[in-house]
Amino acid sequence: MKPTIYDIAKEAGVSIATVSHVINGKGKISKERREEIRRIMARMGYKPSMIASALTSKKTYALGLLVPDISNPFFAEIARAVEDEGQRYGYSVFICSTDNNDEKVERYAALLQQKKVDGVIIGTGMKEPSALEPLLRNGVPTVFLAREFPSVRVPTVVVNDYAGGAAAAQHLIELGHRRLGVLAEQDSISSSRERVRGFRQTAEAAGIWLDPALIISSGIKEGKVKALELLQRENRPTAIFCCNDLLAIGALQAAKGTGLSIPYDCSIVGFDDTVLASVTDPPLTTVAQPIEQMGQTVVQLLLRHIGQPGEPPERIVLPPVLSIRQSSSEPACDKR
Amino acid sequence: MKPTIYDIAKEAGVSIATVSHVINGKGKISKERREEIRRIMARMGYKPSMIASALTSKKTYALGLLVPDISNPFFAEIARAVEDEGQRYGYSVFICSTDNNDEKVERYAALLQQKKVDGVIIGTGMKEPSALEPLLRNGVPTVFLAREFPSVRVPTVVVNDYAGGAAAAQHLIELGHRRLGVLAEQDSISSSRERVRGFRQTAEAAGIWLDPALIISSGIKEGKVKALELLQRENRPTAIFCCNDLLAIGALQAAKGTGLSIPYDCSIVGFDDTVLASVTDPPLTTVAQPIEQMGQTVVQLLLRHIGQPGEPPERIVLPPVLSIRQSSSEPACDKR
DNA sequence: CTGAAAGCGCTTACAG
DNA sequence: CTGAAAGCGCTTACAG
Repeated sequence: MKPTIYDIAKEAGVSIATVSHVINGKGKISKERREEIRRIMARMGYKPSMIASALTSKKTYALGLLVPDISNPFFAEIARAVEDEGQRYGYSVFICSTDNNDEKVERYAALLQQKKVDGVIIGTGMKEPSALEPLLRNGVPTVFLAREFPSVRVPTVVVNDYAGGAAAAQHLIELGHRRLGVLAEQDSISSSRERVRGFRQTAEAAGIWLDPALIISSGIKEGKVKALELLQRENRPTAIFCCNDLLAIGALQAAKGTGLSIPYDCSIVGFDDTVLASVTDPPLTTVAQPIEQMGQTVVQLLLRHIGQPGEPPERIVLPPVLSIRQSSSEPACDKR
Repeated sequence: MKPTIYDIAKEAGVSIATVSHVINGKGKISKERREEIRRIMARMGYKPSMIASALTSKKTYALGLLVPDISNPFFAEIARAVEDEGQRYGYSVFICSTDNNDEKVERYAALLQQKKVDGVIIGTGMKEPSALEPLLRNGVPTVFLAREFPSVRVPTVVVNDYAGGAAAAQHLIELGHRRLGVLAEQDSISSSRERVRGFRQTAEAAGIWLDPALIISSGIKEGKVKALELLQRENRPTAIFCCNDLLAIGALQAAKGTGLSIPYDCSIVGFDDTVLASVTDPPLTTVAQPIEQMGQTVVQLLLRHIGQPGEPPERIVLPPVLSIRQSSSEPACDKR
């Protein structure tokens, strides 16, 4: 059978406390004993059970990561960054795809609490933050990533979505666009609301009124259909700002489907700058989120929060950067 | 403090054994007692600690998923399927990105063993399967997904990579191509070897000799550079078969970079059919893997294996399907 | 520098 | 139908 700490202790002729001490580098053990015990552990292929140690020490070295969908490239890239940064500090991560569905959020929240994870990163939207109750009630250290619920006071890492939306508007306005459409995410998603707000205010500051009929919310699946609606308006927009790259791709496809040429007939700007943005036709102008930095920062923030739960929650804002490719140009230009 | 099973037992005036029984639906408990206890658990917000139960029952309800990179869309989609299917049976999944690096594989293998996961899915390549020793030596139920190591006898789910490579060759030959190039993955990846083998044998059966100079291995990062090498050969291929979509995209970009037009000047066929394939310019002809089915099947296989460890290892082969889009056409045709 | 002992929060024979 | 008790494999004061 697999050896336990008892087997090692017996083999070494010491108590399990001593073995535990050398495992954890605690207490004072004479150098010889320590190395002797190390050798025995290696020889017997002994690795301490993290389940047993978790039961006493209250540390599982596991984190939960809630995202809408791990197969969405943006969140897959976030997950990789979180995994790597967690790994640096000895933490593993459970993936939890919620589809932005409150029930799934709540189920995962309860599950992670039962699994006694050391902390949870919430990168998913939801209608009611009460879905997080199982976590918050039980004092599981929790941080938000790229999402905010002002009613919940937890540490947060966001990108400046407002500034991102503003940058998109600025770019389009400078190109000469005046009739602007928006393809937003569901209204329950705070980051999307902020992006639209930044876009709108910047447009209005430039004297451009956003026609409410040209602002449409859409789930990722219906992006193409919703974009089609926009493009078939009698007075269709000359540019569309999409709140994520997947929606922008839907718009790209809808445009091609109706025989429009991008950016000639309509400029399209996305958000996120996932791997997708560089492979589309044409490559997508998009507001880049600093994905790797977000993942690293949120893990560090969470670990700090685990270490000192009392502190007032930090809020870290990361800047987005407009990445200009070929899906945007002057309206009805002929630069093809 | 958070209630434990003792608090519930005390409140209900029963023993902890009885509470445990109602939690697990075991033993015979009178209906009234059971419901009384249920009510108390709900009222006190009690959820059993899975750490404590794991220590006795030996079931953690956690699985490990080793992939090269969770941010690679193919594996992200696999992960989602695995997560969902695991969830159906009460399992959570740890993500483990290995970069196909033996050291990382071994580190994760040891870690997952220490975390006492109930099973592990290996969807990553590696040079030496001995990197899996920490798992195999300790009898952690393990299955392979889309990878094979004949020397290791574990249950496996693969797609018929040979047939996939063959289908790609067939398609290109039927279009009239005679000078074929291949962009393969590292040689340590069995699935890639099989794809190339199927491609080559089908070509040879049609009397077409593959020039070894036109078969290049490439990591994902260098795909573009390696594709460029192919395209700059004096006698460049009229078609390139790429062993995954990411490589195909590299080839697409390399071709565009050198002023070639796809598929006019060169046809490109990928493998995987991730979300990427439908957004490229032109959309990618690619060999589709049944990703969702792969994820579901491998989880079921693993759970069966956990249930009856003694059985001889099953090997399940899923069929790929060629998905024809616009990156392939007759050589030097002018269908644009 | 080292060990005896209690305890983490459960499950599981076993006895009644 | 229900409970007393042992045990899972560790960590952690505490004593010496």
